[in-house]
Amino acid sequence: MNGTETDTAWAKQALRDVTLRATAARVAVLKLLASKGVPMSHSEVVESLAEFGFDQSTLFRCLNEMAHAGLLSRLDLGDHTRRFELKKSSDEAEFTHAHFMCVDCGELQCMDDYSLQITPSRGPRRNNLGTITEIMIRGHCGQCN
Amino acid sequence: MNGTETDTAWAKQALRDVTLRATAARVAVLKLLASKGVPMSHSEVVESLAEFGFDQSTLFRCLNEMAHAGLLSRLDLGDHTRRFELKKSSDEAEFTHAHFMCVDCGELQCMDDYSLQITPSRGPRRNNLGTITEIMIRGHCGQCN
DNA sequence: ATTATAATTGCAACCGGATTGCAAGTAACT
DNA sequence: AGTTACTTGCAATCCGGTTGCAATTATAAT
Repeated sequence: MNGTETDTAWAKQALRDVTLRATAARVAVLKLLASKGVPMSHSEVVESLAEFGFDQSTLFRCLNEMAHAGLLSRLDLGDHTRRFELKKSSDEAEFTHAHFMCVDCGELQCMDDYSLQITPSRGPRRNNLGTITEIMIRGHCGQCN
Repeated sequence: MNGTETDTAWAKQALRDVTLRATAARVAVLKLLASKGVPMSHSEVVESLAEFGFDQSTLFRCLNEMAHAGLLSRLDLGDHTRRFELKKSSDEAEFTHAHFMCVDCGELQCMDDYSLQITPSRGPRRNNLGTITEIMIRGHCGQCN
């Protein structure tokens, strides 16, 4: 939140903590995602970091590597575009919060401030649900009616 | 379920009911989706109807037109592939049931037998949620652990 | 500080799903 | 049967995602 210096140091350390080399591209991605609160798509990241001239494939690989390493989470929100967000260091849990996307305007919203309950109702349960990694809710947002 | 004749007649009528011309491609798509119970992707439809030689763009447009006309529903289940399923004439409701997709094996499951509750928790609510059209839950299914 | 080495990058190309312009073909009304 | 607006087929394009490979570079060892 303060100087770029500190942010950079933090990013480098975060990378080394998961045995990834602290390269310029990865540091930049990490700082970018840390500064924005919202999940970003590959192309949004490419555009946001255009000034540095990283290749799109580099950023693509960075995003996936960092997600695989547990630094980011990969979201498939149902609009055919994968998004990445900084994973809160606190939780190792698979699932944190649901996301809401407006099918009209495309606006994306983290539903931190809602709680979800999933309960089996009557009838024979078919398959065990296993572990949940992501909950995606789509609909028309308040603005779009 | 019985003769092709009857199915064809039904399909043609269903199309005319929503003021779409009853063309060979549309009839074939409608009969296909009616025969299968599962949502199908564009490419699956193309492949299933390969014997008739419809162009992929034709089928693409048919699917979207029929979805737009209310005959089919379009699903974005988070695997970057749009699927279409015959809409049950009964429900006009926006949202019916959630879907669960295993991120490992890709298996798709309709969660008819679960109930969901979404409740705002503490803190200032940001945007109004509006109406929900689709709830998608992803994770590891029982089999895949 | 220099070197060795394995990880990473940039480039260029490719893939599949989605989408479109346009000329030729056809369903449906008269 | 004739007219006309709607559909189709074709070819091309767009975009997100993905890869092989040679050049580059972060890190560990010297």
